[in-house]
Amino acid sequence: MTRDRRIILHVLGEASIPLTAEDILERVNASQPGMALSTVYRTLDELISRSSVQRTLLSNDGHAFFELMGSVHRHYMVCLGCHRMFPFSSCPVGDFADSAAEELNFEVTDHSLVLYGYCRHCRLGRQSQGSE
Amino acid sequence: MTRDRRIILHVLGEASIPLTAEDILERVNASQPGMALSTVYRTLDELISRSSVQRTLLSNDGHAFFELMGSVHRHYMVCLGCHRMFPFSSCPVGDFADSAAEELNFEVTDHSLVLYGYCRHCRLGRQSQGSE
DNA sequence: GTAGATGCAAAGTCTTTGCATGTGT
DNA sequence: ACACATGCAAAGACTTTGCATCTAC
Repeated sequence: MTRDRRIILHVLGEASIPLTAEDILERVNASQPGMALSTVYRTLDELISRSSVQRTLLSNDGHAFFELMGSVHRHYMVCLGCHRMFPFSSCPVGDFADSAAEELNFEVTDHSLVLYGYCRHCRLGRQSQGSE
Repeated sequence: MTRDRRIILHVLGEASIPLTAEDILERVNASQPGMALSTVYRTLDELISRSSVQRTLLSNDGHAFFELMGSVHRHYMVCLGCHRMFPFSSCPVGDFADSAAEELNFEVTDHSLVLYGYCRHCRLGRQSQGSE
């Protein structure tokens, strides 16, 4: 409905990986300077409540990440060197979750899976230098 | 080495699930009143750097959870109703991670898996009341 | 006596909220 | 005009840091 909501959805649509609120603000301001960070958060809340956007759980470092509510089920590998995120769509959790949950009489509605490690580029750096 | 470090390790050892810093302080003060929250955080940092303790990634609600560095590989189901955590030790990620990572030339060193849903008790509440 | 540990309070970071101003119908 | 959206600044929640005191060797 509103202009800002449209802009933020567009930014999230362009991104292939989850963004932080600051990331979003930065990209919005690149084309439409002037938006406040609080507007980003408020709009994200709105979009989350409409199930257009979801927060994703990617690190414990205090940042929240946001992405369009997935048409496709995806997970990410997060590089501990450069902190880039690499999406992948295969997922071993589905059936497993159901059977693991059954033992506890638990009803699983969702899950989060993140692989941590080093991307191709950062592996090279680590091999040749021994440290970052 | 220090008394507080020993106490905190003991508290974490008694707990079967990850605790927040506040949880830890509460339990410490039950037997040894007077510890400050900053001491809990400082001691946890110390223990983490020694790989005795790890932060675990369980929710995006601002709290960090801490647990003893696992001798056993474990994951958790987190109840969205009562927020209790239920550990389970089976894991479908190991081999999967390696093959998924290979495509991207990524080196996986760790992973996080959390199942969200409703525990046995909260399922009953939801069925009979329609809401919590 | 020196190095490290601790309590308290202040500072930091990310996020949320209050309030007055703006915008669109 | 009225409802809703927005910028700015202040408030909040969790965590970290500074500093003076205290402990232990």
